[in-house]
Amino acid sequence: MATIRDVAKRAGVSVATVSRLVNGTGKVREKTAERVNKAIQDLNFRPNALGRSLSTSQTQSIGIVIPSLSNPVFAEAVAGINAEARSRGYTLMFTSTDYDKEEEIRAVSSLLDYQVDGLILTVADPDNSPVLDRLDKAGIPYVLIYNQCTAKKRPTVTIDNVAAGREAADALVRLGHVRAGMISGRFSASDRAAARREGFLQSMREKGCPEPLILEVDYTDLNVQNHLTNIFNKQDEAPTGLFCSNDLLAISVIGALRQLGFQVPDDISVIGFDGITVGTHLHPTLATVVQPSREMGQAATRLLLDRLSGQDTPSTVILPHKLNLGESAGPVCKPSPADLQEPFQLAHRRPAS
Amino acid sequence: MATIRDVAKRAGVSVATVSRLVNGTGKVREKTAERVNKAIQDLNFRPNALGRSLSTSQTQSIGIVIPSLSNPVFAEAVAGINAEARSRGYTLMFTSTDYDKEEEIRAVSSLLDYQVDGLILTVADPDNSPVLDRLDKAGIPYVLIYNQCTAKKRPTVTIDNVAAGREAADALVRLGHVRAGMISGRFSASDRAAARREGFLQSMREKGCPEPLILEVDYTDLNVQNHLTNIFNKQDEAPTGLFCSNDLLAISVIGALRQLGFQVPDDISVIGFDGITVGTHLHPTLATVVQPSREMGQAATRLLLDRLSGQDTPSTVILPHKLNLGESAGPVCKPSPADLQEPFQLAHRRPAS
DNA sequence: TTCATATTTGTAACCGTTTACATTTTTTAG
DNA sequence: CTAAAAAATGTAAACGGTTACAAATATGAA
Repeated sequence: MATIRDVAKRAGVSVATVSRLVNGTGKVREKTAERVNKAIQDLNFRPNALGRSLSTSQTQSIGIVIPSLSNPVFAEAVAGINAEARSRGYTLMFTSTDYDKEEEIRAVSSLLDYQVDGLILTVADPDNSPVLDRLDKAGIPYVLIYNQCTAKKRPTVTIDNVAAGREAADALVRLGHVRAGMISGRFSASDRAAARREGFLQSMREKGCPEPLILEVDYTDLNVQNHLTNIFNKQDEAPTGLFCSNDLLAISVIGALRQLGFQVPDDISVIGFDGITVGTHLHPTLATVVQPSREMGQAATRLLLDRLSGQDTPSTVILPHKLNLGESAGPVCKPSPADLQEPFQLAHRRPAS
Repeated sequence: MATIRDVAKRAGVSVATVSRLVNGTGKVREKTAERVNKAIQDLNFRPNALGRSLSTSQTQSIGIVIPSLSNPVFAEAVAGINAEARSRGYTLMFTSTDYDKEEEIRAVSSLLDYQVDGLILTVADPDNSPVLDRLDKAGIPYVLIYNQCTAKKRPTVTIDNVAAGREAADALVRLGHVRAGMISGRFSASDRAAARREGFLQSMREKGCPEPLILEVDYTDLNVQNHLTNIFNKQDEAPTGLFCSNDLLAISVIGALRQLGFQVPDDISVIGFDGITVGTHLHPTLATVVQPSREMGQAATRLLLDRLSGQDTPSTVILPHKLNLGESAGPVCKPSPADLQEPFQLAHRRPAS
């Protein structure tokens, strides 16, 4: 690879001149510019970003830390980040943590070693995060995405998860599901899930509904089925509507319910969260709270890059969400008198397949 | 941020000693090591990767160039790359190109500016790619993923797309769909789709089936519907089975068919390609050719990193695929005599909803 | 103790840029 | 044509590491 010195030598000028020409900083005479440009062409010179960064202490790169790419929500956000960053001349360093807190630390450390100019991240617990504390202390600009801080004030792009949780509850109740439940991944690994629960519970309680059952499942174990079996054993307390903390989970739950012989939405309604694209292709289509993931990625990038360029920016951006009442949520089905006679027996139902 | 010189000064040693200790190259006396380690702790020193890379001309980073993260296939592959790279101490620089050839060039150039040690990419046309030619000429190690070169020999991790295309055909014919068609994104933007068509056509012809209809749609326009309308207008030549070049497309097609009043698989069978997770959650579940995307990402990374560490590695890795006969493909439904009387009229059918 | 040898440490150049400042060249005015 | 001002270019020191080689120190044997 040709270096700036090679170019300088070939053009018969100093490296300073080449640098000035390449970066458009300082003027160089038409005549010289031609010679230098020729040399650049001939040698196929492209400035080494490492050298440049070392000198300017700017890398024009940003680090991304998210839990997983297997969840389309995050993939879509990264797509948005990529689009925006690219259009502004920034490059992306990427890591996913698999929802592992230790890995969060390692990831950020590594990205900092590479001197990224800033970070966009989704962490497990933003209110209590050594990683973020460290970034604050070191003065490294960052923007959270999806996260929702309550205690500390941290730059974030998100939606109003509490309000969204309320709306999910409202929707269920409006359809007659006063007896509703929520199924979620570990709240300790997802502040946003916790916020959604918060809103969900608030609204259910305000409406005087029976205390909703809350089920926390490990994100890795996909056998939601056992849990569901337990829930639907106590038949008169069993919920008729379920709010799931994310779409992937909702899809699993619907599958599990089907296995257990329940029809969605005829027997049980399910509302998810995220608005991943496939939801609209499912059958029944997935009722869900839609987050504008791609836009969130873009907004976070804009926020970060604006901040990097010295502008002072809003610390928090709340983007609008939207309840999308797909077919997986329907009106509660009044049990016929006959059904009431003979109490529901799970064991008698044949699994769908 | 503390530099190695700060540490050296504080520990009363030279930078060389610190460097040797940090990297475990060369020995340093127990006594000194303690002092230096103390200084490192006190100053919270972490070596600046830029300086190191500039000096060693190794960045311990690899560049990724893929068409899009919105397609779970690629997202999953990147997840695999991330896992493997992380475990080997490499960092990822990421770009997606939105299926744009110009963008491919820009992306690779940018990554090379950052001196990535190697690249993993999926390009539009690997047999005829200026980008890859350039990498070859410059001697930059890279591994293709998903791509399938026919003309040139290039390091690749993929599946046998031709064989897979054949199997799709075989499966359709076995179900009685002698009249079958293939729907694909632009072949010019997807060598792998072309390979799948190749196999598909081969097998159909060998079996003496009527020449399958091949439909190429723009990836961006999602109104597959118009195209399908046209196809199913000529009713006696209309296919009873459709092979789609990828799952996302298959899902669109199924949706469009439903809009047009067709039942899948009762009226028409659909087979996709990729094996994205959601396919198994659809209803009917998606028949598809499953690629081990995550493993492909891992394998590509292993290949690349092994090559970087000087081992000589196989140039091409073909991973096993698997035909997953989901519910969207079923036996062909013989038209009843009554149906034959009255020719099929698209206009008379009511859209499902 | 002394010298040869082995071990540990230090010095300084280098990786590829940028940039303050010095120097040279060109332009302009008188 | 000359001097001053303006414009263009060059020199050299950073940036933060690594590493060949030189120098110093420790070790061991005689």
